[in-house]
Amino acid sequence: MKKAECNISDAEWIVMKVLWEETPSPLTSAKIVEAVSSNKKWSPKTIHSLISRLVKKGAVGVNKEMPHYEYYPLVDKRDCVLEETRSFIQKVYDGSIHLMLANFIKEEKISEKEIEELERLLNKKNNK
Amino acid sequence: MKKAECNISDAEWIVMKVLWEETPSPLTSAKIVEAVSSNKKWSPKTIHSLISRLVKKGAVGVNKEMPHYEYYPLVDKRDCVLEETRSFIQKVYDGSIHLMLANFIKEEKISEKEIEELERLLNKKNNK
DNA sequence: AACTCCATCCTACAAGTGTAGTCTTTATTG
DNA sequence: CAATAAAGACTACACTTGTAGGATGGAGTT
Repeated sequence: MKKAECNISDAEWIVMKVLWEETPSPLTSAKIVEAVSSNKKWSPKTIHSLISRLVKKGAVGVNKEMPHYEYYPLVDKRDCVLEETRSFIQKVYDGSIHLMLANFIKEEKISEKEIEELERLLNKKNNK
Repeated sequence: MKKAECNISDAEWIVMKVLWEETPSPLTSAKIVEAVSSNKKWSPKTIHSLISRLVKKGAVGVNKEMPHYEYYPLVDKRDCVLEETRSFIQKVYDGSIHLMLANFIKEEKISEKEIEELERLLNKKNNK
């Protein structure tokens, strides 16, 4: 998986998520269309366009050995999530995670229960 | 402040933040250019363009009574932050705040200390 | 083999964005 | 007041994005 910047648009993310999560990994476009269609009612043409763009961008690779091409992610999901997160926090919260969390609490986006659960997560991690 | 959707691009956000945060409120374009320039080395022309677009979009209002127009926000920062946040979480975390926070912890974006501080914030809120 | 369907490749096209430049008018300064 | 600078209105222009459509050729079905 490349480390490269993943400039993935909103619509493209939906396709990438299929590639990242669906198994088995190399997927034919038919499979991708099928998976995407359960969330989005796009024309298959549209989905094909998105796949092509992702290939051109270098975010998706193609195995052309098969009668029907097989596609697989070339960029790491984790990297893309981090990048997306960083740019969101930068844009809205001037880069401060802290500000964001504080705002979440103020907006009651995070309940006390949620915080407790997060602590459990934290502890599980620390004690592992 | 209107409730309307704020379709504000990345570059436009920088201008909006100035309008939301700078005092006194109605600002001349010169003031906006000055404030923005401390963060971004854009041509003043570029900043003027952004202001105009924001006005056209209805996100910024203009007082034309003055020799030099004065600009002020028409959309509420809170609304825009919420909208931006919602769309980010939707795109990356399938709409799950929980997933996002869990991921933050996994990525060590949130330390235990941070969680404790969040709890303090929470308590302060609950006991107020 | 003939036909039909879908995959690939290419093309389309309007809206939104980043990033200014031109032209006209108005304000400021020597 | 004349000149210079800056403000506002309009224009520019390439790139990205959402959302497909057309042409071509192989794959599977009768």
